[in-house]
Formats: sequence, structure tokens, C-alpha cells
Amino acid sequence: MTTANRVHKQLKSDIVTCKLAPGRCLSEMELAKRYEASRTPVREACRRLEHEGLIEIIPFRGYFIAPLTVADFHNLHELQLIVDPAAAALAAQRANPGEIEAMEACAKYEYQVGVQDSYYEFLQNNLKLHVGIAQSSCNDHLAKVVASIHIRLMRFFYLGLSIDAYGPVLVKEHMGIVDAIKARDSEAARKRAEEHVSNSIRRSSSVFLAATEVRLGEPEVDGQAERGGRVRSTFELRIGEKANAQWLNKFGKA
Amino acid sequence: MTTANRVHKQLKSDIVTCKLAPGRCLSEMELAKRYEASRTPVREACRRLEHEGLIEIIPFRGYFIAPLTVADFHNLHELQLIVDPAAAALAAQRANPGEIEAMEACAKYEYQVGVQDSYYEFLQNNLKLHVGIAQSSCNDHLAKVVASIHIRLMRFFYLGLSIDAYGPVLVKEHMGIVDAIKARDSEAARKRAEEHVSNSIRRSSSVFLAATEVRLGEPEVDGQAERGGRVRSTFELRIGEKANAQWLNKFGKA
DNA sequence: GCGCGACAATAGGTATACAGAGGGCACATT
DNA sequence: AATGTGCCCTCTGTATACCTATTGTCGCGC
Repeated sequence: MTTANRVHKQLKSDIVTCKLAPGRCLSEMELAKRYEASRTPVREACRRLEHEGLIEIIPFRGYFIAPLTVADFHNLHELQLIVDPAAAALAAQRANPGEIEAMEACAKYEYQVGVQDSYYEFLQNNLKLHVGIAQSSCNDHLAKVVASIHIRLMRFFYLGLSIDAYGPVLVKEHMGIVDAIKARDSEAARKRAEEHVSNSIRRSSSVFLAATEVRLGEPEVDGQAERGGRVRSTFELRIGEKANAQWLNKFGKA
Repeated sequence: MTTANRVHKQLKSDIVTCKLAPGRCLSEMELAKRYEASRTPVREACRRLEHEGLIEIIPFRGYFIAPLTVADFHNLHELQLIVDPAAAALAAQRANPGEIEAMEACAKYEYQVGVQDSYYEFLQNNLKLHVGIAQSSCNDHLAKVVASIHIRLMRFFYLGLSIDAYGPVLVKEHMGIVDAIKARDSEAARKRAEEHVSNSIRRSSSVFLAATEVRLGEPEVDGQAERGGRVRSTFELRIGEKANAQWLNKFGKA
């Protein structure tokens, strides 16, 4: 394991779990100190993360933890609604028994309401399930896309958008997809995956919009920012962009 | 424009157009000399290209121009068949007049049979059309996925898989999609895009398979390799992988 | 008092030196 | 002669010094 790999892994984890606040500004030197490395591997790690959509690099300005925007939330879900059902359909045709077994293990995990760690554990299992299904499609490129989408969506969930009441429903939906795959029923798998993503969007979007409203127009400084790191804004609406306007319309908020 | 950006752009172009043979092995120093830069920006450019799937990096070993495999050809097309129609459907709902105009300009370009440069020009227009449609979906993430897929597929076409006889058919299919988008007919756009991709697969796969057969099992050294660069193999079949077997089956070649 | 321009500070971009890992080749031993 | 071991060379990975671009501030002039 090279230093660059280690830094990439740790930094990615810190971003996804929102240990590093969205919008936070960091310099190469800050990161180098934080992860005990020199600038070179830090740069490499950051470039990779930029490509993964977790960091924004503005030349000669700095490195910013990618902000969580309403537009991203919508677009990533929209994309998930395109690729996840397709992946499930292919998985139903191509998954091998071992893969299906692994899916079942992930699918049946149910978090305990109110227990933070249990919720995080659930998120990890949820990731493994969705990515596992995609990998079973035997299409690496598809699997990469699904994984990339899911990783970025997870940040929204780690931010505290817990979906407390839905535990049993989620397990039921997950198991439904896996069962369809196990039964080699391609169309059922597609349909159930599609419904699952649709439901997830519906379940989380109201929570997210509420959180957004509270913070809108508060490009505040993060109170607990170490080393004077600046925060652009936890939620950037970027009002005026087409996608946002359309999405807000959809929920009657515009 | 930084040096790293310039190297990335030039190297990417050289890879996509197959000026650098698939499978070719290159060292950082070779690339640094070739593009008149030091190792640092070359490294950065290569890391980006690795993420884009155009270069493979084996730690402590070297850099390889990503080989063109049957599996990749199949998987990329399969993915394109998932996302391109969806993008077209969204574009029909969201494209603005300027974008549609740009699409039409690209769509109506027809290459002259037998004229190499005209074919390359066509490929560029084809890229711009497909990516343009995706961008009109107002979903950046979707557009990125579509662009990434198309760029990688283009390498197969630049390799010499010319589809001589199909010029007018292609223009017709392209215009059909754009017309549906212009008419704001989402479902027609989806259907036509789907058919277009299906047809493209059918049109190119026979040519590609033929080319593959000729070269199969010839992990040859590239005659014109400068500086003693080694070539792994222009076409790697990676026999035994599920996806390959399935795909070959589909065409009765297994 | 406002605006423009120059300068300094800061931080990323680039070049290069150094270290360590891998592979190949040669020699020795069986 | 063949195989195994060890050394050496090359090339990547890392660290750091230097260069350059951007930005914010200060001062001068209008």
C-alpha cells in the first residue's frame, strides 16, 4: 500500500462520513499534516477524489470538500434510477450463487432506531448490497458507475438524514430485489429495484428539503473548523440552474 | 492552461485516436520527453487517464495504454444501451433551443466513404452529438457517464473499424433522435436512441469480431514502436471471463 | 472619498533529488 | 545443463526546493 493510496482511502472515508464538512476549504499542507505525508501523495489522492466528485479543486485557490447541493442530490438519484434497475436485471441473469449469498447477508441487516453506529453499519451494508448487485452484472464499467453514484449519495445520509422509521420497509425492499435475482427473474428484479430507488428518493427528499430550508442562505463559518479552515456553505442551492428549478418545482417549493 | 492539463489533453487525444497502440508500455520518462514536460505533470495526467479508463498503471511496473478487449467493447455498449436512451428521453424534456440546434449540426454530418479524415470528422461529430444530448438532460453526472463511455468506445472506431456503408443510415438515425427531442417526444427519443445504439452494436460487432479473429493469439511486438516500447497485445480476449463467453455465445462464436 | 495600480503574501504548479521495490541477469551450485 | 540465489539496475514513489499565478491590501492620485 503506497502512501498515496492510504491518504486517498482515509480522506475519502473522512469525506463520505462527513467528518470533513462539505464546502470546507483545505490546503495541501493542511492535508499533508493531517495524514502525515508530503504534498506529492496528498496531491495525487486529491486529484483522484476530484475525479470521483468528492473534492473540488480551484487552481491557485484551494481544495474544497465538494458541497452537497440540491442539484447533486437530485441528479445522482435520477442517475441511480437509470442504472440500478438495469444492473439488477442483468444480475438476475448472471449472478453466481456466492454473490447472491453475499447480497442476502447485506440485505437483511436492519438498523436499530436511534442507534447511530447501527445506522452507519446499515449504510455500509446498503452500499455493499447495491454495489454487489452491480458487480454481479459482470459489467465492470456499470459496477463502477453504480459505486460512484452510491458513494456520493452516502454523504447526504451520513450528514444526518436518518430515515428512522423505515428500517423494516427497507429490509423488505432489499430482500425483494435479491429474491427476484435469486429466482432469475430479470424483469421483477428491474421493477423492484426501480421501486426501491423511487421510494428511497421519496423517503429522503422531504427530510433533505427540510434540512435545506433551515440552512438556506447561511454561508456560515464552520464553528469547529480546525486550523481556520473556511466553509463555503454546507448547502449550496446555486439558484438559477435549470436542474434545481425543475426539482424544486416538482416538490412545489419554487 | 497548466502543463499537466496540456499533457493530459494531448495524451488523451493520442490514445483515443490510437496513435499510441493499445497495450503499449510507456515509462514516465518516455512520456515526459514526448510531451516536453517533467515527470510531475506527466504523472498527474496519467493518473487522470487511469481513472478515465484509458491507461492502466501497475505499481512499480509501468504505464500501459489500456488494451481494447472484447469484454470492454461489449460492456461499454451494454452500458451505453442503458444510459443513452435515458439521456435522450430527458433531453426531450429539458433541452433548450440552442442545444437542439447544436445537435442538428452534428447529426447531419455524413462522412465520405473512403476518406479517412472525413471519417474522423464524423467520429468527432458523433461524440459531440451523443455528449450534447446527454448534457441537455441537465444532469451533469449523467453527461459525464455518457461522455466517458463514448470516449472509450471511440478508440475501437479509430482503430479502423470503419463502417463504410452505413453513412446515410447513421445520419437518418441521428436526425430521428434529434427530431424526437425537438418535438419534445420523450418516449420516441428514448426508443430511437435505443434502436440507434442497438443497431450500432450490430453494425460494428461483426467487423470487430472479424478483426479480433485475425489477431487472436498474436501478442505481437509493435513494429513501429519508438524507444523500444513493448506491446502487450492489441486485442486481449481474456478467455474464461463470464462476460466474454456470453457475448461470444450471442454471436455464435463460442 | 473612490478607484486604480503595484506589491507582497500565499498556495498551487513544476522540477528534481533521493529512496525503495521489482525484475532481470549472472554466477554458482547441484 | 538446469535451477536457484543474490546482486544490480531501472523505474516508480516520495520529499522538497523553486517558480509562478492569483488575490488581497496598501498607497497614491484623481
